[in-house]
Amino acid sequence: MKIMSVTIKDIARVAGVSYSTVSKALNNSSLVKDTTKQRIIAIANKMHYEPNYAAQKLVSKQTKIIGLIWPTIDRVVLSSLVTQINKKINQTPYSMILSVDSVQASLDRFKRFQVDGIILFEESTDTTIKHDTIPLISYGVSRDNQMNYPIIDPNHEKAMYEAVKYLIELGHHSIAYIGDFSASDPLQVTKYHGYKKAMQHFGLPLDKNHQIDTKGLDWYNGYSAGNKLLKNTNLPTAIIGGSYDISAGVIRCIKEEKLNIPQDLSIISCDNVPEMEKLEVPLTCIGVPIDHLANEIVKSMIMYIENKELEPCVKKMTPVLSERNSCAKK
Amino acid sequence: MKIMSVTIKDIARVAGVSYSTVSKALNNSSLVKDTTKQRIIAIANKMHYEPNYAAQKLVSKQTKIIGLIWPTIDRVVLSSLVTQINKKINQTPYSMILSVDSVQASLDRFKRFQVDGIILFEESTDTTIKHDTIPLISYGVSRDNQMNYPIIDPNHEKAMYEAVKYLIELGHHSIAYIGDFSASDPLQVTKYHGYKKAMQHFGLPLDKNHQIDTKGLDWYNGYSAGNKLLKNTNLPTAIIGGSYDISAGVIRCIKEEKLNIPQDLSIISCDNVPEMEKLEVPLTCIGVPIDHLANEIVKSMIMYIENKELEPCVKKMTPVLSERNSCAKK
DNA sequence: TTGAAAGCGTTACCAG
DNA sequence: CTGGTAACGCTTTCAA
Repeated sequence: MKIMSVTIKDIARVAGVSYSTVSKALNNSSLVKDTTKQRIIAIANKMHYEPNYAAQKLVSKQTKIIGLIWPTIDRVVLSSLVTQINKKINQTPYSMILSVDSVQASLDRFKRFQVDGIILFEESTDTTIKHDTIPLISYGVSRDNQMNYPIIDPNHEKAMYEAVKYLIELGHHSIAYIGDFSASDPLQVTKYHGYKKAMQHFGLPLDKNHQIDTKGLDWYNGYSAGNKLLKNTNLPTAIIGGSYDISAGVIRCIKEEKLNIPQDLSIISCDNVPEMEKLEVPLTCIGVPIDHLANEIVKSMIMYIENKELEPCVKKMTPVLSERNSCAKK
Repeated sequence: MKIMSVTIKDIARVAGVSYSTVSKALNNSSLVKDTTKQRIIAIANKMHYEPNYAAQKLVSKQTKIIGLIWPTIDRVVLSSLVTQINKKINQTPYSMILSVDSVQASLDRFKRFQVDGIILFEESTDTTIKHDTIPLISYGVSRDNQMNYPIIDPNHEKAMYEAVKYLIELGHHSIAYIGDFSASDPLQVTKYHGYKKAMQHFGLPLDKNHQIDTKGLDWYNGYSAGNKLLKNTNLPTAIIGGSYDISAGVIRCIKEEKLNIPQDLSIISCDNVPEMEKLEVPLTCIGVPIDHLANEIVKSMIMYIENKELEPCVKKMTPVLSERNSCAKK
């Protein structure tokens, strides 16, 4: 029970022309007389012709599709970025598909599909990515060793520097960090690293009790870690939250301790997403705005695709501080 | 500067055989001597060969790819389902790609890719879907009018019935519902509808003050709505939470009111996801377990693809009650 | 057990 | 302007 669909040959037969003429007519080529063109198009419509994309792709080598590899969709933080990237891509002649598998499996699949370009959300540095042929750019942390594709880096180290600087300018000297220290996610590692580096840079002491490992990125992880921090006899005057969800949890436990934000305790969060505004306490945050990120990623991707000259480079983005009402002068 | 990828001809050249032999070897045909087969496969691996889907499709009419349409990835609840479905599909000869666009745009894209089948997460009933040729099944609510493809229905109405029944058996008579009433999402509407229907069925009064519209599906929506409910002079003895995040927010505000779960107030949540266990208070919940859902969806999809005989039907799934410690006898 | 060749539905080139 | 024909990368006969 195979249903054969209409091909250009069928149309050619009906129209009484060669199938190459049909092809040209359907592609609106100027090499076909206008009257025959119209006639052929009319016939094609009447026969409900639909081009076979497999065949088209086979010869034209272009799919106008960009593949995005997103190994763990559970990381909610990124879904907002994915949505933005998709929007941007749709403003171009390209469109996007997603693969939620392991990096290598996704890479293989996209290669078979012959997508025109690949965007990779890199969530671990363990695996060496062997990409050939297809233009690939990665969103993540630059690693200085073997780097054979361009990287868009949200520059969390710089963000942490700015956060610490901002708090110091407000008069804070005791600044805590609550975030995920787990070594597997390079983005999280960089935040923690950046915090410590900034503190040292400004000559502030690194108090072990003021560095809390959430061991996860969920709301509740932030909440628990916050409780641990507030048990200290010597409280910090400001807290840096490692991510949106973590900060949300921290807010909660601060309020439970009957402390006021920002009068008793200032808090600033990593990641610059609009949702920060809608939290229980609207949060000052530091990070590259999602749409800057999406813009840069899509722009680079398409440039890379269209003139394959883009050489492996690291584009470090510029974090922006979005002030709300969660930090006060000390 | 076009970089061609490896084809069977390249492999043939290296292996010193004809390319038709390579094709057979790679498809594990019995028409090739085992030793040459192994040799060819080894070479193919070394050369990082990946078959070209377009070419395969052109001749064999199959891509072994299933497309999943997921219009709004922000709905976190579903990401867990997507992950499960992906896992299941990977246990078959098929694999999965995702499109996060509007239904129609996604449909077009998948058609272009000639995927073998399409799974649709339907999040609104406004648009009429015109699908042709490609097998399509939908996850969502059955609508009785024009239905031209199979639907997997999580049966929230039944779930609500079971929830109410369960609470009544524990001795509750004053049961509140906190959920999203917004008419745009059919899944949410069904929950609310099912609650009301069940209450009436068991002859329980429907108190307007015990039906709170969260106007959203986020944690904070649940939190606010919970506060509104607890302002009542006449408190319910049990609450049904409309979704995972909503229930999480409700828990929070119950605790802030210094009420104990389940001694002072019982709570049960819609949606049966493993994460319920890890909440501040592990939650009893009612719903079709995620992996039942994933199993059914993938099974039906593949059956549909392989013998196109599956007629438009609605498969209503069976909700399961997962008991934890959030409901007590009254 | 292997190879040659036809064909899948297009596009693109070159003659006419 | 139009038609013929060679690709594209693969599977599948049919011969050898």
